[in-house]
Amino acid sequence: MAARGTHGRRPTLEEVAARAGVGRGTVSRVINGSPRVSDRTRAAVEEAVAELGYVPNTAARALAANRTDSIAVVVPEAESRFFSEPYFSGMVGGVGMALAESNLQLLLTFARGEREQDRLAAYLAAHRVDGVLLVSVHADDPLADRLLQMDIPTVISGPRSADEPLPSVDTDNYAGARSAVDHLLSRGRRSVAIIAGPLDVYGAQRRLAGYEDELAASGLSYDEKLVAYGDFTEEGGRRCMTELLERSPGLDAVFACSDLMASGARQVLREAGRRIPDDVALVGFDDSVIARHMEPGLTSVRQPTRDMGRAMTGLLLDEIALAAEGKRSSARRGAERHLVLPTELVVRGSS
Amino acid sequence: MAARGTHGRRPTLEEVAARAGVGRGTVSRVINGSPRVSDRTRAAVEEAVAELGYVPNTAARALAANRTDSIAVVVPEAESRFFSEPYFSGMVGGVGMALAESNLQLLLTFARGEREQDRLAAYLAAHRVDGVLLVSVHADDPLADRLLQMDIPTVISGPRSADEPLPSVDTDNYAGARSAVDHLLSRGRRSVAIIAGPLDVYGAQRRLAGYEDELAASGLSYDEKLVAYGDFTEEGGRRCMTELLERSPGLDAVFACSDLMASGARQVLREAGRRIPDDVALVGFDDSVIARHMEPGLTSVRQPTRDMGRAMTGLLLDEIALAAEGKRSSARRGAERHLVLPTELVVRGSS
DNA sequence: CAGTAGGGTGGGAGCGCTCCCATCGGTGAT
DNA sequence: ATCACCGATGGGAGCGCTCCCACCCTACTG
Repeated sequence: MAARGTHGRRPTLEEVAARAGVGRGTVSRVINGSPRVSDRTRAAVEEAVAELGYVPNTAARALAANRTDSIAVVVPEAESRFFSEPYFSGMVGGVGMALAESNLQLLLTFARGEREQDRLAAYLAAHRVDGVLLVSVHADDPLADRLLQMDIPTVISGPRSADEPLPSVDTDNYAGARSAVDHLLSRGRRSVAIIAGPLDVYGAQRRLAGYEDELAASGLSYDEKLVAYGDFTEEGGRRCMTELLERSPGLDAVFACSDLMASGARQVLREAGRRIPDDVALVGFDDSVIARHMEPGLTSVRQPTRDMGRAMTGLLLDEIALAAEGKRSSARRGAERHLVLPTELVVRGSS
Repeated sequence: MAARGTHGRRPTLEEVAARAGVGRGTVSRVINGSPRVSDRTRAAVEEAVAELGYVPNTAARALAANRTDSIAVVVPEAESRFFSEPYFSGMVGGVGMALAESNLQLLLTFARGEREQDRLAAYLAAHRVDGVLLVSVHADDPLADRLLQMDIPTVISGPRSADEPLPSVDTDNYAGARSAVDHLLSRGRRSVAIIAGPLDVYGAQRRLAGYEDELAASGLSYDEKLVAYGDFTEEGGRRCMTELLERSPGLDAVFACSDLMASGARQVLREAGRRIPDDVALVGFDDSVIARHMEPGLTSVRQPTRDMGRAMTGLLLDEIALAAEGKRSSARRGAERHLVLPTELVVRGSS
């Protein structure tokens, strides 16, 4: 438990006011950039602020103004996954970038497990942030609904379903998957397997749908022997690849819905004596560090994670402003509350 | 800019007190776990808290108590590096773990560039955290000294020099380097090159020292043609390896002071037609994702990053407690303020 | 020249909590 | 029975800020 801080007392508004020979209200106006202050007064105050090295006490401000000037990025995952996936890092980078222009602070929070989630919910309820960015959400995630219910401005990084009530930003998983499959087909592959993600993640559903539709568009029939369901982990990729080789030994291409799963698949393919890309072409999703360092380089679908982070931040700031005016965000038109950003196929040696 | 929050008003201490038929002070005591409350009263208060769904307002608490119950992890790096290195993820994981037992919140902050650092310093000065964990510090980092000067409890993740004034936690870079070199020598290598890190990082100095001493201990003389200085990046590793091959074409082993540099070195070795490990053995430092996915797997010196994070948190909590009592931390004995944790060599196919 | 806008300003009233002092019984000692 | 004492409790006094109302003075208007 923390105790009383003792780093030397800092000057208060009152002291600045005294020094500048004005009232508290005036100093507050200057600090907050109100236009209703004469230039002379403003200059005097600014000088006093500089001389005293005044920095507003945020706790006092938060208490009086009922806002915190900070937003939280909530990751309902263990940190390990968070750090191993470039998806998150790009996202957080984009958020940071977007925030740099405002004077909001970024708070990064993890919530692995139920107990942690409760703690976090209490924390958020304690009114410590103005808004929340929820990243990587599963369909049955209770936190999203709790936030919605508590009426805390929130944006999520991928809709949980087609009719997501919360504003969201997502990549075009469907088109990304189609481009990957199209690429494989255009390379002459005819038996394209997929290692799908867990279907309680909406984005995983969309990728699978893209795979199916692209095959259909090319006149190839959907063969469920070519479909395996992983969990986005390397181990899952290994398991799926083993299954697929057993069921469809004749496959000549694999589209793994995450780079980590692709990496697992690669190991199994190697052990089975299949050469990449000669015997089997491999494509991943995410374009992570792993993709670049794999042997051979892994062709992968890149998501514009930085832009996503930035877009989410923009939406959230809107939400917060709306909340301030007392309007519920549901008053807004749906379309502009759900952004979908394009993907890009990065071709490397594996296909 | 954020605006006034409007999520429905939450109950206050006063309301809980009224409901429980007691005074404000008593409720406060219960909330904060003071022993000076009778069991009957405590039960009544707890019931009222539950019924009203009371959650203390942290801003008010921070203002009144002059503490925030949160600490910041400050990373003076761009996020990209932060996320690509497992060093950080383990660290943050350890901190999170240590914090789970207390009721402190974790704040993650980046400060790339001077302007950001100023902003951050102001933020910290605004008294928004009880303490700071400074990760990855260069010798000339101004932030560390500023924190010291502002008298804000701080712990850093690697001393900047041998007489670091701030409490610190570090890995045994020296011993780690020695174990890497010892391993190479025991495998019969006789011409071991090193790709060192930037010498303004204390840890990089220690690794170089370990390399030199281990060679000396084995009766091998130090040959400066076998030493190149990188910057911990992949590109730097490439450059260094190129240099080394030019200067010492006969080398049969390379100790790279980071996995990323090892990866760069590997590329150059490949292009030069040297087989790993047959012609040249390669060892890295960090044991990152890259090490596991390299072809062949990279032998690497692992740091106990999780434990480091935990240890740093422990030291910081002590610091905060001391500050609360008004004592300066310098009053403590030096030894227990500088922890050094052991490394472990993970052997893979590259050596 | 009185009358009326305003822009500019000062400062009271909180925001919800912690701290601490005063108070109130009850207990054991004298 | 009297008194000192202690645990349990109530509530005043802020913490440093924002909000907002009242006020002042200058600059027009009619």
